[in-house]
Amino acid sequence: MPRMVILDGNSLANRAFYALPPLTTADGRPTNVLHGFLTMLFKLEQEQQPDYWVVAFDKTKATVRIEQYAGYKAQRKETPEGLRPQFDYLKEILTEMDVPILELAGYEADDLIAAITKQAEAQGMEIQIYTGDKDALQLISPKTNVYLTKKGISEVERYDETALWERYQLRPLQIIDLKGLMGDTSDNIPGVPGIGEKTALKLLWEFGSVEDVLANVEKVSGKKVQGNLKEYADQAILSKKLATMLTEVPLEFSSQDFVFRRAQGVKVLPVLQKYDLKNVTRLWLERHKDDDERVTEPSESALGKWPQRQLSEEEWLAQIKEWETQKNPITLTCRYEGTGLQGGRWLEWGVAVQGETFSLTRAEVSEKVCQAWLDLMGNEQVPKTFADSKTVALLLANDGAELKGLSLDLSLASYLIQSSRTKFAPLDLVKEYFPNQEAFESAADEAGGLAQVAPRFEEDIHSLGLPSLLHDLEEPLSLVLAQMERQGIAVDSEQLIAFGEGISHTLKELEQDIYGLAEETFNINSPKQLGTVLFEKLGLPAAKKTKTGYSTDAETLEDLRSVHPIVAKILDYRQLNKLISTYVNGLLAQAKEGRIHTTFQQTVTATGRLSSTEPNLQNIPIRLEQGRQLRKVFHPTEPGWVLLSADYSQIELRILAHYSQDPLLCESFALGQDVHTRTAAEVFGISLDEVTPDMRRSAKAVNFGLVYGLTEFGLSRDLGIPRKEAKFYVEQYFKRYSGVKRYLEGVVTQAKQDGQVRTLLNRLRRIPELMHSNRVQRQFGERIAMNTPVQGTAADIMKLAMLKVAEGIKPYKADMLLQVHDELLLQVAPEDLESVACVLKENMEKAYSLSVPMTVECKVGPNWYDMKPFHLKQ
DNA sequence: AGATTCACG
DNA sequence: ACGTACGTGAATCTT
Repeated sequence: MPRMVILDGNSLANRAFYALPPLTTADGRPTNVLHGFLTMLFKLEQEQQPDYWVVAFDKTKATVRIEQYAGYKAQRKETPEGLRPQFDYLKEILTEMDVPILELAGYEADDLIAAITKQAEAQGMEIQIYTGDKDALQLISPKTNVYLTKKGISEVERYDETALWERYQLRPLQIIDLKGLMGDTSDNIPGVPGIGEKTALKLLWEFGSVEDVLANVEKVSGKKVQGNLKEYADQAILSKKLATMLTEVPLEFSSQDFVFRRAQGVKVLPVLQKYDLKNVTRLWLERHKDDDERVTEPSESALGKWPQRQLSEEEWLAQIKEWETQKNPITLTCRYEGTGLQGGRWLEWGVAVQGETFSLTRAEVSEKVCQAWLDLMGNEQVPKTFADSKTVALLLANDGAELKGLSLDLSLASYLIQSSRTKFAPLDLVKEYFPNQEAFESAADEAGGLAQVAPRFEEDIHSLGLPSLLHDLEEPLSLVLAQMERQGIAVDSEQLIAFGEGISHTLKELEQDIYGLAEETFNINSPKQLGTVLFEKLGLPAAKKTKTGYSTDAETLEDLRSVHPIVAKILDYRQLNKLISTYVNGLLAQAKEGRIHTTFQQTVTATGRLSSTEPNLQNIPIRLEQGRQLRKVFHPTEPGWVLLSADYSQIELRILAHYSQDPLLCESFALGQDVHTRTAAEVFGISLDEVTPDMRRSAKAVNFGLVYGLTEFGLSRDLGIPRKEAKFYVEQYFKRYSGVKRYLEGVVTQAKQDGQVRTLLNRLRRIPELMHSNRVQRQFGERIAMNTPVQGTAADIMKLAMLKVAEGIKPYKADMLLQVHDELLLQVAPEDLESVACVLKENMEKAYSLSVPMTVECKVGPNWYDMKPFHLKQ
């Protein structure tokens, strides 16, 4: 007898979701259902060897049953946030595996299962139903068995007529009567109040069915039960109707639709890898190790290789002209020489256009072809796709050429889709959609590969609502960043050396003093040796510990200052040593021809901020005077020009005000008040002029902490006050600023539902930590959820401002040099200072309109240290 | 490669 | 009873 296996997709997915720990992919997409379901599926396939099989899913938009009883499922819980997306993933995988899926608008899996069962029985099949839902027991017949999941998901219990009788002493159809009487909270079937499973069973054993019970209601023992049965007779009948699985589904299926087919192993691997399903992949490979790859149908998920054409000198010129006229999108990769980008030189271009690829090698073509090529790169009308447009822009700039017509940057696209990604080389980008792809042999192949994934990236960008963020913000910004990097900032190496020599001198003295006080020489830079000296030899009280031993960080040492004179020396040593090694030596090593060119990373941070490397010019000392002096070595590159800086005042708190619409916070900014003083007044319940500097300091720390996801611990540590006091501040704050509290709670709730948060410009960050079983991890996720929209929106706004400023200063003698998160640094010719400062301030303040005003403060000076406030004339 | 420390917003 | 403020990069020591 042919055997058909029917799986209740919804029920099993639900069981898997609750039975398994919250597993996720590396980027945080939930996958526990996939593991559970597929493991069970493999086991079942092996043990039962079905001839036919199918997985049924709900398509619940408008259920037939809703018309019958308005309350039906009305109270059913929303699908949990971690489960919902997994249905789509699961269907995607099942489709790849050639496992038939059945769903029908307006019907639940239950009803489809009942209908298929009936038809399969008529065709003389043996039927096995796999589900976690006891409702299905009503379908049991001599030909049909039901397999109910026991704890977990891959363990099942088989029910045939005999087993059902042994368990409940009921016949299959009486399951409907059972539900009619006892109801089902999960399906919101009401049943009869006061009747649970035990009473219902007793009644059915005695009378047989709901109708029989009601007909003989006077004979029912128990006053209360009898009363309820009388009162809720209609409800009992209705409940029975609701519990009945519909077999009347307007769908004819041929058994051919459900034939068991064994998908070829390799075809399924990419999708399993896409969801990081390591165990499932292992199981799959085990089962399919004998598959013959040679007979595998050409897989949709393998990257095709586009043919490469070799062009002669004349053909190149003609081809480039053709591309200029046709304006078809072209995809490019670039091989280049040189470390980094300063002076880097392109060697070869891989080109993919319309299903063909080309390779243009500098050494093999004439100067004329090169020039034609550079013109093509500068042709705004020809749309171009790159893996990394900033690098390309810099390489072209080194040839005196410009990059125009940038239509898609795949690294930026990939970053916006998945900000946690770390690798953006062309091969990594291709592997995103074709995990099996091997290294490309040529630049041409590489371009061909990129051209084939480009549409996939665009689809994902589109479906996540990111096209504008990508095309209108990040992509144009990459070209602005390229200009800034290329421009560089001037540093006076001799001044830097002199600065270092002064410090070195003090450092040597400190070193000797420390050795003297310790009565031995040791490596002060080694936390391990330092810990031994301080806490063992000198017997100082050890407060904190790290994973590996004593903690010797500044915070710990600060508390020991008064205990031993060596401590202060060590703190000084550390500070100066940092200046020497990271800044003096670090910057000297990077200075070329009097300039430093940082690299702005646009695809690194989780929040959308930029970062700066080799060297990092976003963390040049400023807080302590000694370090701040270092800023004197940063000058304009042009003689006579000045540095002009502009920084956003309280941008993150303003964004918090905008998001939360808290009346007090909004008012504070609308009135142009000092926000920390106002906060202090609110928290301490006093007037603005009664606020002491210490109160303001506390309020400032609260405001600071808010943006990070305020904790009592963090605040108490920051202010050096007891937890209790910190708790008081937090409570008082949220009492007064209840809108902020409501907003922050709302963000976390929403984030838990979506598994992600977004900024004002729609930038997305997934937060897998929110679903961790570990409480500490989860709370971390909650703080990320509170911080990211604020920090990320600030980053969005600054990026927007940079685009406008870059455009606005074009008529003037001015260059943008650096961005330090909420500050821009420019160099300007003195005659254009007033105009440029105006452009700068205006564009930053009006970059994006919030419900509170944005203010920007400008400073000007001959170097990055001596910056004085600059006020516009009007 | 990972941990520690410290510079910035 | 836990173990915490958010986001980075560089230098250094240790394994």
